[in-house]
Amino acid sequence: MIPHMTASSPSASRASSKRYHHGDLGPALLKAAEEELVENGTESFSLRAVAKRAGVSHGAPAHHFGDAKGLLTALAAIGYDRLIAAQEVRQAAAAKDTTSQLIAIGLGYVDFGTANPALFRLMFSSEKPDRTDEAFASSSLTAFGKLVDLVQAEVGADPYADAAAMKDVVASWAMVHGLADLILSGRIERLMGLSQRPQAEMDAILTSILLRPIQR
Amino acid sequence: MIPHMTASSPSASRASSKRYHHGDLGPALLKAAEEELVENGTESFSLRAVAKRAGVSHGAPAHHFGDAKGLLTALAAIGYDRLIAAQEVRQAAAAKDTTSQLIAIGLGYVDFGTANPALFRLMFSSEKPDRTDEAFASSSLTAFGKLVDLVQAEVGADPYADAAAMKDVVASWAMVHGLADLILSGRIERLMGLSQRPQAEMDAILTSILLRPIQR
DNA sequence: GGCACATCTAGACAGTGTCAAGTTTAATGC
DNA sequence: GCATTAAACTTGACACTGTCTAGATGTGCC
Repeated sequence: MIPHMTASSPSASRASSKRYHHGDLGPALLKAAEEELVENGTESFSLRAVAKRAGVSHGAPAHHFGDAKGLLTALAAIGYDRLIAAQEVRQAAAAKDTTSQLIAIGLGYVDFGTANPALFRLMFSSEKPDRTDEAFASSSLTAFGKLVDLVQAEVGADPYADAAAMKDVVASWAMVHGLADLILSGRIERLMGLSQRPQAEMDAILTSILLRPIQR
Repeated sequence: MIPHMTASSPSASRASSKRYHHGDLGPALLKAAEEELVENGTESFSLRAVAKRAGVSHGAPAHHFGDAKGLLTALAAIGYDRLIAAQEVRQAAAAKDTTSQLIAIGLGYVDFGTANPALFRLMFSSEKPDRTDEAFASSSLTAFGKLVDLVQAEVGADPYADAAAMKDVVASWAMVHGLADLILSGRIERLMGLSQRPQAEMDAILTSILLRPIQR
């Protein structure tokens, strides 16, 4: 036992002080990368700026993520986890019937997009993340699986076996994705002024739109 | 009259030979830029590579488009014109009733996206084009106007005056945009195998999906 | 306590966009 | 027809980028 060491684990000691070994650089780089993404957007993203923000040399990130693609892939995977979390918040607050749950994951999808536009762009409109990466593929499949399962429950057929059910999946996915994309790019704001409406009213509008792909 | 000059206008003479003055550099740069975009994607786009492809020095583009943003803005504006043209092809081939025409511009939207994925990404998922540019704004508004007009004819109310009609516009737009985005990013291919189906069957599937936002 | 290894720094390299200054050609005025 | 002005294009420089290499530094294991 080392007397003067109290509660911190040895590997995560003093992440903020200026030591040669950062101690927790991986997560720190991810945090810095997201901040850079939020401030400068996906397109003028700079790996060196991320390193500078984290207080390390420009070569440091390579040791944890290989290259810029690796870092952005890891960040995109985190984005999917955050998307799923946003959907689960909505699901918990919604009624338990299938339709309400289906709408809930749609509202969660939009919530995530508007709260994390830079991450949304990175995940869905960028070719930088490596889609064959294990963590990325796993998290994105989990998110997609939620949609498939709920559509299956809603229409009573397995989308992978029933073409009509798969069409329902695609229609639902396209609608929520298109809606989120148009909203967070600001193209709907001037048409409907969503941002100045109370949350409940906005939810009602989005709900009525999200219902359309699955109405018969 | 100059004897040895035949049919070519003085300003567009010999665009392909190696003269100091290219003669038609603006359009040539746009063509080269699109080729680069198709081959390398929006993200690793290089202005110097475009100049090299067009056979001019790296500083030449600045004289015609100011900076990289200017060139990509002009290219995106051309993209909108091409989108409108694709929609008009579908409209001409479709029945003249409002619903058929509405579906036609949706199919044209998807046609354009799958035929020009790089341009689609540039126009809708990039922050590089300057959306306040006159040509860009004009062409994009024309495209949007087609949708608004057809929805107005379909539901019998002016979307700018009737909130329900505007919701129909947004729903239709989100659906077609999301559908095109998912298709051209390859995320629907493994679910439905659209590419191996005959055109008519694919059109039927897309039509049934595009109908949903406006069905009552 | 010494040794292997992971972590991080620092310099170099080719490539990028943009700016300023110079060169070549076309257009204009007389 | 000729000089002058304007436009088109080249060239070199600058700060910046991502990645590679070699070297420095600290950590943990035996």
